[in-house]
Formats: sequence, structure tokens, C-alpha cells
Amino acid sequence: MKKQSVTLVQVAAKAGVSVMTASRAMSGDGYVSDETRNKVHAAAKALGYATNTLARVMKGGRTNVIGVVVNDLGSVVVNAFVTAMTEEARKCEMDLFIYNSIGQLDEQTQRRHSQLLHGLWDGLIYVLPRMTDEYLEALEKSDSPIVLVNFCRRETTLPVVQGDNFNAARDAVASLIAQGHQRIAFIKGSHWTGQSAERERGYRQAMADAGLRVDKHWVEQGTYSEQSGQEAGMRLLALSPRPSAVFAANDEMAIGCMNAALEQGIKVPEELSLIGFDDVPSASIVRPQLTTLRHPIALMAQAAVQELVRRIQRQPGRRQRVEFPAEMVVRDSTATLLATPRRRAKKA
Amino acid sequence: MKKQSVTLVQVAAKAGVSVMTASRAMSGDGYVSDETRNKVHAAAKALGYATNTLARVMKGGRTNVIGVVVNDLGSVVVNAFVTAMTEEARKCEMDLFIYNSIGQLDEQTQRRHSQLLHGLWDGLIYVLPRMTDEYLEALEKSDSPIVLVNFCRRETTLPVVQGDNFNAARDAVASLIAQGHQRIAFIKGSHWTGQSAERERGYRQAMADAGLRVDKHWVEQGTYSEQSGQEAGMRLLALSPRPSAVFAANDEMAIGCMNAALEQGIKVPEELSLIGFDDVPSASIVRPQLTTLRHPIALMAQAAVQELVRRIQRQPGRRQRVEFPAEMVVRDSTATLLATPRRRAKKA
DNA sequence: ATGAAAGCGCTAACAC
DNA sequence: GTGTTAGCGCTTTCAT
Repeated sequence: MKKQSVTLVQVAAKAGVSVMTASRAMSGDGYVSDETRNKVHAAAKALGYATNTLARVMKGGRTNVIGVVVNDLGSVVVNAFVTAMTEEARKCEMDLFIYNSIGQLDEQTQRRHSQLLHGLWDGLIYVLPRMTDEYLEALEKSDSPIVLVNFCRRETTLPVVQGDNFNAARDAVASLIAQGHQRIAFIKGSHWTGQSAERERGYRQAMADAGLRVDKHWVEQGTYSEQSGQEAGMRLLALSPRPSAVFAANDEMAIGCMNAALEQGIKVPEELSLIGFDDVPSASIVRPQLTTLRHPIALMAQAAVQELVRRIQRQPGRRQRVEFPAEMVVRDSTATLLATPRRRAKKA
Repeated sequence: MKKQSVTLVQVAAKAGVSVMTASRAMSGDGYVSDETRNKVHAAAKALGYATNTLARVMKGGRTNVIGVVVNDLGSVVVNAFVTAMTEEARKCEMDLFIYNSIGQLDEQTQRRHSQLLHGLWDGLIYVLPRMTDEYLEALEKSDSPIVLVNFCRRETTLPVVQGDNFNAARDAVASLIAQGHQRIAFIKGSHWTGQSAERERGYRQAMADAGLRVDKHWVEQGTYSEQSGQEAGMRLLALSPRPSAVFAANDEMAIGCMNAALEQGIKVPEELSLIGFDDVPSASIVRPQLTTLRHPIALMAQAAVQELVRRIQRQPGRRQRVEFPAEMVVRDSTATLLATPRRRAKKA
């Protein structure tokens, strides 16, 4: 720490009081006469004194800092969460640091974190976490305040704030069915957070509710990337008869699928309806604009920060798992299926 | 800090040595017999010991943490920088935390930071910083390692890593002139980092080099937002004669301008050529795809981290200001001006 | 090669 | 109201 420039000792000396009195005057709790307080404040200002947070932490104090751990800050959704959380944290008079853990959270990284971060944060929020079960278990045992956002891969004792993927997906697919679609495909994303699985569950539920069979070729595995969506799209569009609608686990894959369709001269939405998830900016830039589903990110971010703050302050936490309904954004990539063109698409 | 679970004291006790020996064994410097070291390591592992970074810092040690301060994490460019820096930091065996200071850095926030961060970071990188002169001066006086990225609003004694805005802008505008354009407009961005001013300087230089006059109505003030670009575009396209090309200080504004043109039925690039800056993802999604300029973000991020690490290790820093050439990405929003349609655009 | 003591800057707990 | 004592977990002396 290279000898902090100005310490409480100097402030106290300048103000002609004891260190403890200076401490009380600065922190605001404990009895200090107005006169003394003013003297101390004046001295502190004159010297340009700044509290050494580390030293305070060493004594068990709060830092008023929230840590947010993400796996992929480049993701638009993650980014939106982080930004909204930063604003909400500020409202709670807290600061917020972001740790971009590229890749999976395993025991190794866990070590580093608990070492490095222990004591630095008052609490931690994991946004769309990709973590091993071991890591999660370690977190569950920890006694420091933690909140998970959009994690539903498995049950946990930690508080979770999440968007409703199942119902959103079911309703979206139901709306396709209502438009006359029967051969509806689904492109999965990575399994990390469990969101893709929930969306798939919603998809299957809607199909089942309508008494429609799900052909095993209609469910493709992607990786949330546009590229993977395009590849999955190629495979789906090569089927005969081909699906008349595709629901992708996120917008990027839906856009990739759209590109695959356009490449083959298949018109969207006339010949192929598409629905994505997340409502990223690109969704309203591509033509046709993408119909999609959207979590209320700002609300969720607020809820997560507030829940964390509550736990930091040892107030009774709210419910253990809070779920927010998603919203469907209908744009131009979905249309009623007029006639069912039973032509066999044989072209490569 | 709520009583750290396992401390060196316990490890030492378990290994049957003194705390100091345990410390030496863990940190690796100082003489410790192999046997003792092994005993200590075993004990540490068994107990799940993790060094308390804070305590170490209190004694003047390094944290191996780099802090990155940004003003707007939502910006695609900022985000790309941060991601690249995180990767580079990891290569240097450092961790990297991000602080998203929404809005301007002034004396108030400066206080908080120097307080909170002092001792926590080994060094700080400011990416596209928006700071008051007072803040910058405080930074210049500080003796902790600091690197600025893409800041050129004014001279500074701090090391700066930046992209070459002037030459990039000049060459881009020169290429428009080579395509026959003469009435070329420029849309400025916010003044924070000074990058817009440099791009404007390049624009004016290219015009002057070609002996072209810059009509004062051709230079519009925007705010880097798509909305502001659209508004500036409306004003520019209402001029008579109207500009045949627009160079915007960033892609978002160029896209806004493109939308303004499309709304008025002005064809891009046939009737209006457009060049942006940054090469954000949207630039290749819009139709026509946007011609733009791009800083080598990954290289710059690496340079910034490496320079910072050098200064942290008290190695002789390299040059005080490093500039990277930008690259022009020619897409479909620019075209040769065939005939100069001198028709008066009178429609509102 | 190992250990003992001192102290980084701050604040809870107790005096006065 | 204010001062004194002690100690957070670690590492830098200095001694052994």
C-alpha cells in the first residue's frame, strides 16, 4: 500500500484530538461535540484525507461495494443487466465492480475469488452464471450474501432472480400454432444456465397442448452464436417436409437461421416464421425485424440488487426465488401460415 | 471482514511451525527447508487456506489486480476494449475489475475512487475517459500506475494508448473526394475524449488538401447516438444543394443519418455516401452495409495492459504516447459520384 | 533456516 | 464527550 499519504493519525494530530475521536468524527457514529467534529472535518479537508477502506475492512466493516460476476461481458443481455445493476446500486449508495470471468467458473477460479474478494465485497451477484456443481455447492456453503440471476439449471438454496422462460416459450410457440404452424422446430442454446432447457420445455409443452408431435429432427443443438444458428438452420431447412416455423433459444441464433433461409431463397416470414429470445438491438435492425421475447431486465436488475442489499443488511430476505414474466415483441418475422406448401425442398 | 475462516496462524499451528515460517513457505521467498515447506503446504491444503489479500496489501504488497474505469460500459467499443484487456491481463497473471462510472468523472467521484481503490489495484486503466480537467490533474499528480486509452482531448503527462483518428479521418474523406464528392458533411460527436475533434481535424485537412471549402452548415453537432445522427442528417439533407456525402464521427450517427435519408427517399449510396467510425456490429447488419473505420482494439488493449504492467513493475515505461493506425472497412454505403444532381431538394 | 516482535490504518470495547 | 487499549492477518525487520 506504499504508505498511504494521509492517515487518520495526521488528521487527529492536526485537529489536536485523539485518533479515536477523529475516527468518530469522520464516520459519524458515536458522540462527538459539534465543535470537535468541525475541527476534525476541517483538518481532514485541509490534508486531503481519504479513508483507507482496506484498513476498515480489516476490522470487519462494510465496504459498500457489490461485486458482479459475469462469464461473458460481451453478451448484450449480460451487459444490460450490469448497467442496470450499476444504476440501482448507486441508488442504494453502493458501488459496484464487475469481474468478467471468461469461461466457466470452476474450483480454480473459485479459489482466486474467495481469496481476492473475501472482505472486499459486501455481497456478490452472479449474472447468467456458468459454474460447475462444485462451485455452486461452495457458494451455497458460504455465509456471505449472494444472489443468482437467471440461473435455473438446478435447484439451489441461494436466492435467485429469474425471468420466466417456460411460460414465455410456451406462449410464443402457442402463438405460432394459432397461426396455423404445425411443424415447428427449436434450436437449443448452451446448457450453462438452464435457460435453454426451460425454453425447450415451454416449446414441448405448447406442442403437447396442441396435440402436435415433435419430430426429433426438429430439435437442433446450437451454442447461442449466430453461426451456430445458421448451421442449425441449414440442417432444419434441408428437412423434407421442412418446418414452417423455428423458435430459437436466442435472437442471434434466430438471425443466423434467418440468414440460412435467405441464402436458400426461402422467404421470411411467408415461408418460414421465426421467433428469437432476448430482444437484442440486432433484432430490430435485421430485415425482416425479428419477433422475439424479452425479460424485464431493468426490473430484474433492481430486484437482484435490492435482495442482495437486504441480505447484506441482515434484513429478512424476500422469497428465495423470484420470477419475472417475459414480454413478447411481435415484429415481422412471424406470419400466419396460409397454405401448407407440401412441395419437397430437394435443392441442396 | 467477519473473521476469515482459515488464517496463516492456523496453518502454522497445524504444520507445527511459526507463523513467519508458514508465511515464507506460502509466499515462496526467504529460506525455508523443503521439508518445512512441504509440511506447510500440506497443512494449508488440508485446511483450505487462502491468503488474505487485504492483509497483504496493508503491508504494502501487490494485489495483482488491474482496475479498468469506463464511463459507459454499454458502448460496444468500450466493451470490446474491456474484454480484450481482461484476456491480456490474464496472460500477465493479473486479475481485472471493471468500474462503470456512469457519467463524468469529477472531483466527487475521484474522491470515492482514490479512497476505495487506493491499495486495491496495482494500477488503473481509463478507457475512453470522460473526466474534468481537475480530475485529470489529480491523476497526473498521483504516483500510482495509470494508463489512458483513447484520450486526446488535451495533452497529459500520463501514458496514453490511442488510435489514430486524424489520419484515418483524413484518408476516409480523401477517398470520398477521390470518388468525386465535393459537398461532404461531418457530424461531430461529444467532446469528452477529444476523438471527435481529431476526426473533424482530419476531415477539414482532407478538404483543405483538395482545395475544397467547408460550408459551415456542413458541420453538425451530434452526441454519438443514432437519434442525434438522424436529427443531424435531417438538417443536412434539407440543405440546398445538399451534401453528397456524410462522414459521421461514429457508426451509430452514420446509421441514424442513413435512416434519415431512407425516410426521405434518398438512396444510399447512389445519392448519398456515408462513412462511419468504429465498425460496430450494427454496421454490417444495416442495409446497405456501412463503410467505416476501425481501431485495432485488441492490439491497443494489449498495449495498454502491457504498459501498465511495466509501470507496476517499475520497469522503464515505453513511449509516453503510443498511436495505432486505423483501418478502413469499405462496404456498400459509399459510391462514386456519377453526375452531380443539381436539383433543389425543396420538400420538407 | 527459523522465530519473535513490531506495526500497516482503522475501529470495537472499554475506561475516564 | 473523549481517550486508551487491543487487535484484524499479514509481512518486514532483527535476532537466534
